[in-house]
Parts: sequence; C-alpha cells; structure tokens
Amino acid sequence: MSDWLFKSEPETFGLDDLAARPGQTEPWDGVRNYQARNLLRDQMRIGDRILFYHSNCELPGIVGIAEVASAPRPDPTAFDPEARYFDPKSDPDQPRWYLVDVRYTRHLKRTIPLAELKAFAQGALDGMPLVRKGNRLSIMPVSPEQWEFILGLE
DNA sequence: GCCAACGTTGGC
DNA sequence: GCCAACGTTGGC
Repeated sequence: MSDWLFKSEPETFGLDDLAARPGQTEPWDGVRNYQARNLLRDQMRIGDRILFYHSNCELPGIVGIAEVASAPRPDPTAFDPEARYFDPKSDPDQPRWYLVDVRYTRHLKRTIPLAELKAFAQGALDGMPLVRKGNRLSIMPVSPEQWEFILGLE
C-alpha cells in the first residue's frame, strides 16, 4: 500500500468537482508524462491514499484527500482523436498511457499552502519533488512519514 | 502576464 | 547520440 500526491488545476478539475461526481469518483485521464505514467501503471493499487493538490491557482497547496479506486488501466482518451490528450502514437494493442479512478475522501480543514510546505524542504519533506524548484511532476509518491507530517499541519 | 525549469522532438 | 528549439508547467 502506497501514498501519493496528485496535482490538479482547480479551474479545470478541482477537489470540489471530484466531490460532485457520481460516486465521487473520476477517471484520472490525461497523464502524459512517463515518470508519472510509470508510477501510475506499475505501483498504484486500489485503496492507496492520495493527497489532492491544487496547482496554478491563487493559493497552490494541498486541499484534501482522495483514494485510488480502480486498478490501472489504459487511458481511453489517448485513442480518441477528439480528445484533448489524444496521442496518435498510443496503440490500443500496446497502450502508452494509463489511468486509475480517483475517489473523493474529504477536504482538509484548511489548505496547506505550498509556501508553508517549502519551509520543510530541508527537513521533514527533504527530497519530496513538490517542494523542489521547477518541479513539474504531476503524480509523486509520498512516504508514510511525509504523509503523517503533512496531515499534522492540517 | 512573466518567465524559469523542464520534457520532448527532430535535425544532423 | 547530441543538443538546440520548442511547448508546457506552474509559481509568483
């Protein structure tokens, strides 16, 4: 069992959107980064916990908790020429991109801002990609210690 | 809106 | 296989 952090732009699809979905569950499509893909495809299991992070917004930070609600499976939007994330090089017989379903768990009592987390970049969150400059990884692993520490800030 | 950081692409 | 050019991410 592993823990993860997922980034999402709230203007596109935020935690409120997830909570409003039928079953509070949504396929996490559109991941088009190989490092994120490998984590998603090879390591995610049903029940894994997710820190839900809002990026590219007024107050970037962790806003809630979700969970992995399906096994990894090929991302169908990669095969759809109409889809924003269509990838003509993804072959249905050998899919390049994968997704999992994500289910809402809860909102945090407050947003834990990135700026606050960065204060621990040389401490409890040492090595976490999120607090490293220029990081763009949209899915990253969270150690049990990091998970406990971050929620301790709530 | 700016721009630094980064991943990907493609020419050679 | 190198690396410049390009497009994207995402904080500020």
